[in-house]
Amino acid sequence: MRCPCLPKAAILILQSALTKKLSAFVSLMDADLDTLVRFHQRRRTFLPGHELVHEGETRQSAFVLAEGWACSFKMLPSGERQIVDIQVPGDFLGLRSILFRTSDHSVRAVTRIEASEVLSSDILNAFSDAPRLAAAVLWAASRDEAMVVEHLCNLGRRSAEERTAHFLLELGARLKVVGIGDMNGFACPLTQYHLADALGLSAVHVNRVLRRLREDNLLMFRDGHVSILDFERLRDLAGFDANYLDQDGPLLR
Amino acid sequence: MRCPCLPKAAILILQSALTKKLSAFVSLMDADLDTLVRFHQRRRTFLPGHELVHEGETRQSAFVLAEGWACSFKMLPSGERQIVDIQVPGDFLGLRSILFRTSDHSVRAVTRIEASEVLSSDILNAFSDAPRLAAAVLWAASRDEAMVVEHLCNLGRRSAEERTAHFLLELGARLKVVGIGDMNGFACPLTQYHLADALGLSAVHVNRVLRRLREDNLLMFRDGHVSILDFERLRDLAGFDANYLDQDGPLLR
DNA sequence: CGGCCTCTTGAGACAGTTCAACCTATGTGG
DNA sequence: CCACATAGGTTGAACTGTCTCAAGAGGCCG
Repeated sequence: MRCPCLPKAAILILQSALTKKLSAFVSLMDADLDTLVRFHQRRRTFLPGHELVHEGETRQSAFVLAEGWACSFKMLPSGERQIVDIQVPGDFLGLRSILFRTSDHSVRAVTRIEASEVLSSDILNAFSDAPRLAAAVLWAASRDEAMVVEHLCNLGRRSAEERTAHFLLELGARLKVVGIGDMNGFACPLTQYHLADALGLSAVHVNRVLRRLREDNLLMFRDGHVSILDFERLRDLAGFDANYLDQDGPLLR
Repeated sequence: MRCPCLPKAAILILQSALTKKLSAFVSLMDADLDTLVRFHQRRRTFLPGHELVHEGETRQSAFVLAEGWACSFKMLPSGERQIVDIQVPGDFLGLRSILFRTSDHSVRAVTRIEASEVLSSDILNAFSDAPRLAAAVLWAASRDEAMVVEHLCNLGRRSAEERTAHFLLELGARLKVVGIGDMNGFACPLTQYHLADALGLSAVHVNRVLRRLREDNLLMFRDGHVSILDFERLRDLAGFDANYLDQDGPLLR
């Protein structure tokens, strides 16, 4: 794919989840790939539960998630938590908070994760140095927002079963783009409490919903693994239309 | 503020809602203001109910709303509607869909509106011609996303009354920035059906909730006007913290 | 005048919550 | 190696917030 004189680390980055994901939008050129390599300096490891971005604090960094899962959430005055989205490899963490004085949400590691810190200057420089990459980053941000919008529809207008099915189908589709999991399922480190906070349900009810989906031979959520047993029926139940993920082949060639 | 030899139309734009809103983030320079004037060419009028952006269609334009109210929404397979956000003067319409092949949502005029069509090239050129303005546009986009995230929390974790109160307080805060309405209330062309579709409730229940808020002397929603009767108690009830609107004075001077 | 849209209220149904108990696996300190 | 604690998951029973269906009232417009 590229000249073999590149350092090994750079070669790895060319296979990174972020590269895979952005390639679903633009065909990246050499200048873009060089900039991507720069994005992956400052690599860090965080333990499960570590909070990378804090709601209400200023000057937060953004990260690119390379390995592991994270979740972004808000705490309400009542002490309840609303998970806004789950992040998987290739996703940005805290991208929106770069332009804000104070971050409007928190991000926490679900598993042990590896993430590269991205400075706002990295992103801003990309606009002049690697405009195609910059467009791809804006596309990724738009896609994140489209997912939040879809989650909004989930909470506002779908029943508990539809929601749960929709959420897991979306997760499966996102993981496939970065080469994790397939049509039959994926490894999933989330607990039923995570699902509850993402879906606006109680953990008890999530448990019952998962049981029903299992008994109907639609889907199994068990032992850290999601098995899609009947994709078509599940898709119809959830009203899942992957269009909003906008990932069917590069737009800019 | 500026040289008096500018055409009258340009002067008007300097007082436009968009300018007011962006000024809450950056102090705009001459180059920025010139670009803003360019944003306001191609002005159009639309009647109530007109759909400016269509979900699932390609090559959609974006608009800047100058007068009147609009709403962005998604239709679900079941035929139900989820309103994602309400747009008031100064807001962008369909900004996110510029980078997408197909728009992931629709936008419809609530009242008769005036809006200026903005081409994606206008925005992209701004990155080189008026970088401060470009930053302000990105800030506005981030703020829109922060609002969607807050709506998500609303639907996921707040009761019907908290939601309704929160939604109307947010609307009031946004309108104040662009010089419409004040602490005591604002003119509001939304129907209870709009509220229902925005809040994920049935119209019948919205009606009951509004009645209770009125009986508790908290808020009146009546005859196209919202009156805030007791801001403090309302804010406490809703758990409303305007931080996510990030609008307390210019950041970049 | 009739038709439509918005708002209002009541009664009954149901989806999802809360509380409480119990189970299993995993980890920890004595 | 046992005693205990903790985290995640499972199930039942009672409760409640919100929905659905139904009916009617007022305003506006062709």
